[in-house]
Amino acid sequence: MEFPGKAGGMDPEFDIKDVCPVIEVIDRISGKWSISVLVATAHGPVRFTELERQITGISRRMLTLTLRNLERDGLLTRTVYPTVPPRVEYAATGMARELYEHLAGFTSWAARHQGEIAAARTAYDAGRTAEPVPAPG
Amino acid sequence: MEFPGKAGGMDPEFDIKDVCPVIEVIDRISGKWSISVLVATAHGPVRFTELERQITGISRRMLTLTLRNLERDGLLTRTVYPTVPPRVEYAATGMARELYEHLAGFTSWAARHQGEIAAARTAYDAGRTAEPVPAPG
DNA sequence: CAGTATCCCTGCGGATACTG
DNA sequence: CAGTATCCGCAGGGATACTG
Repeated sequence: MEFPGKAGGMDPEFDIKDVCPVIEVIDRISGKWSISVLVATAHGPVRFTELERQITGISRRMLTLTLRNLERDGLLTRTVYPTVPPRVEYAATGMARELYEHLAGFTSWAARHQGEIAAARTAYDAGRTAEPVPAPG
Repeated sequence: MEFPGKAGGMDPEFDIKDVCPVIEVIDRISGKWSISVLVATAHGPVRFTELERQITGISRRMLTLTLRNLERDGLLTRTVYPTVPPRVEYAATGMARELYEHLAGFTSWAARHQGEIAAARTAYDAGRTAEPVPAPG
């Protein structure tokens, strides 16, 4: 997604560059389908068509692109069996499964706060439409 | 980013919906500037212009949009002091700081594996350009 | 100071026909 | 089966002039 390289450093209390690696990670999983593919391959080798079926709504093109990107980053292995018809299997690497574990932390965060977030949204949206007219007369 | 709603469920060993909340989280921080803003506001109230200076490269428009989105999700509070000239301060909520903590896990992951990732990329890219000609003569 | 409004442009992602 | 090639639409994001 091409994030900013740095962001000033006038506050000695924290260095934004400490957080920069996160951006790299987000970059890697920010694609619309990356997480789904990561999840689908985390439990063992999966074939292309199986992924296509399992990940509802993904197009052939995007599946390929997502697969290639993850492979390039070393998160996926691609194994070709030179049979006919061809057989290709994708599997998450150890690194990817580690990443996958970290996702659990976010899942719990989301679960804990989803009500709060929904409420915040409702409140925000309500404020946006109602405030313009505080005193009609 | 509008992610897919679900993705099949033929494998009883895992349910992809367990991971769906992650997508919600990613959605919230997947913007190009969200993380930078989150980081910049995590340590206390910050003013608009200060953010603009601190986050190198961000445009006025994107800063505003990012701020509004985070505020809408309840991750940021916006406090207006009706002085002249106006003074507005943004601060991360508890929920946001919790999220911020989780980022640390990813940071360590990225730090541990950045060499491995770089190597994987180099290898992948090298393979892409060299393979077409395995035996010149 | 703290935004909003406007214009433009790039690249992600969707659909699908074609191929080794 | 497992892709690649091609075309296209749209939303995210950049730049900047204007305003309460």
